[in-house]
Amino acid sequence: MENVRVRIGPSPTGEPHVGTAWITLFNLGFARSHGGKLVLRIEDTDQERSRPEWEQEIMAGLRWLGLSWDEGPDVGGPHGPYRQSERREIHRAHAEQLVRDGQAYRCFCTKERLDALRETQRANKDRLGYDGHCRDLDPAEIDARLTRQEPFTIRMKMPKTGDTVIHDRLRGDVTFSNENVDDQVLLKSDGFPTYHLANVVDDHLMEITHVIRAEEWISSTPKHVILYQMFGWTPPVFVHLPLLRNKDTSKISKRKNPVSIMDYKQRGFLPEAVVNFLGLLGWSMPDGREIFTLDEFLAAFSLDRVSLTGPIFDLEKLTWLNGKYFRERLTNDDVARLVTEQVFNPAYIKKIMPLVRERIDVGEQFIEATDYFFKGDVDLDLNVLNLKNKGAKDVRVVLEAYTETVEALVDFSPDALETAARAAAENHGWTTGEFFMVLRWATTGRLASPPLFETMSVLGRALVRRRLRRAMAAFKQGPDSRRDRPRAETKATVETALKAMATTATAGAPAKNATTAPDAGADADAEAEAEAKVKAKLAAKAARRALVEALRATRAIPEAAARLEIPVEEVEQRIHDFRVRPIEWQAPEPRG
RNA sequence: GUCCCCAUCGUCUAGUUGGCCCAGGACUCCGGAUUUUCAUUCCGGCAACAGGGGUUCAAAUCCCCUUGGGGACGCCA
Repeated sequence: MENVRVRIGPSPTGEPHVGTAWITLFNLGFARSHGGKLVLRIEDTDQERSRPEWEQEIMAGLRWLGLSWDEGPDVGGPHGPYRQSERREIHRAHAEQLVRDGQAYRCFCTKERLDALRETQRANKDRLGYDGHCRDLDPAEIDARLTRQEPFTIRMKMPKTGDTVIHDRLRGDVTFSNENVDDQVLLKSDGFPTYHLANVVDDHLMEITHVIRAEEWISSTPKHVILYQMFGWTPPVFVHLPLLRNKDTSKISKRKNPVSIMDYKQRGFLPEAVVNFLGLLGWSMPDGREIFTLDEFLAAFSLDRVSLTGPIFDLEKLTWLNGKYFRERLTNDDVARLVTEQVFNPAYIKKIMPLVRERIDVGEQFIEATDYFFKGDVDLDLNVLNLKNKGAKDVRVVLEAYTETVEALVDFSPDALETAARAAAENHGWTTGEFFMVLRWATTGRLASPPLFETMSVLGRALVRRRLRRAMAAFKQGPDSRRDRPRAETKATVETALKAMATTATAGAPAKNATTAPDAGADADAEAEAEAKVKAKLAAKAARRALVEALRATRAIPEAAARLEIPVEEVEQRIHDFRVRPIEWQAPEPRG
């Protein structure tokens, strides 16, 4: 293969994402192994959400990992500009050209009409998609509406019959019936192109030979192929990699995983270890080696060794790998440097200092006062939160609402955080004092901290989000859905239960005091003790019920029955009789 | 709902032209050894070809169906 050119197109709408890094790594691997070039193209066609700061962050994140590109907005190159917002005229001209050629048309449908259309289609269980309302408008009407300056989009005119076949380097030919593909918007009413137009036009102009991207794009590839045909261009080779997954196997998301590269940096991961780990997802060395450098990866890379199953992004192995590097590849000085630069980062400490200076008397107290600034998770003790008249669900609902807002916050400033918090409290019937305490507890693990919103602002988006999500989980009463119950966790629960059952069986009778009675305190009066006992009993009961439910959902009960050579009913009975610890997702209802 | 993709231990994977695979490695977990403790390291163990049909002398590997998981269906990318 000659003159291989591949590209990555991150969208500057958020923190640098591990998925972006992963795709970049594979693109770079392909480019290097063919003596080709990697282009970095910023896909900032979403005016609402794109921010120049994110563009910088993304490039910084990729560079931190040691990933580099041959052409891009920062390094230049012969096919610029490399920022799609600066290529708007090119995209617009191409869209207009398709309109002139009768391959695309102006669509005056409003957002409201499209929403209503979708709703109806959903209600009638019809195929979703644009109905072609403006596809054959009378030219005179179009002119009239244009002179009236009605906003419009440009849509491509998909063929209504026939098939479109896409050739995927990894999956072979994939055939789509054109009737299932609707008329995609190419140019938005703000004059910016959509991904589909920009990506096809730019890939062609930048002479991209291979489009290596994630699986989520497969279903829009026929649109891209048709666009290439409309322009009379040769499409590139398509390579659809699998999608990285959360533990519950859904597409990886910031809601369920720490996905920000910078988060790993701040937590003291080694870029080499992170890259090594990414190279282990969906790919393997021909000789089975699991520890390798970026250069070794790039030299050995081949698409033929890509696995098509969506790998779960699991931190355990990454952590082990990082430790391996600490122990075997780094010197004391290396690790010392890493810790001082990434964990005790001077700039970060400088931001923390004004928050704690007046609260400490001696330098060493800094450690005690600020530990939560330096770890991923904090200890969340439900018992210290004294919530009056608020149940677990109330907490979850308000935290969920607040987290949604905060995640979308452009400006992660104390003021913005506070405004959002006041709004959330008011909307959900909380006093600010009560809600702010929950936030403080969730983000710092403490009931006392420096000014809350300044603290959160310094902690940063990734850490705050992570902790808010975790706090919500702590208030979860039993598995709400299968998605909320990771498989590994289920398996662990099952094993614990089986072991416990074995113990119970040998001991003859169920253990009597294995409950998790909250420590009532040695000198508590009888009434409080009785109350605590009842509460513990209820908690344990709920835990057992949930456990049986969890076990039923798996094949564990029949398996256990077979193994212990007893009837299924007996297994269930034994589980029922056994006093288990309330497990993680059944934190007892907070008091009140 | 429609279309598409995927399917080996809990997780990452080897297995790429069917036989050397009653399936190998790594993480996790459990045992043991070394270590004043802990961690490390070493040794051992648990654990998978989703199910059902075919094709074949022979299938984890090829085909079909079922099931399961995922994605797309946005004036987001």
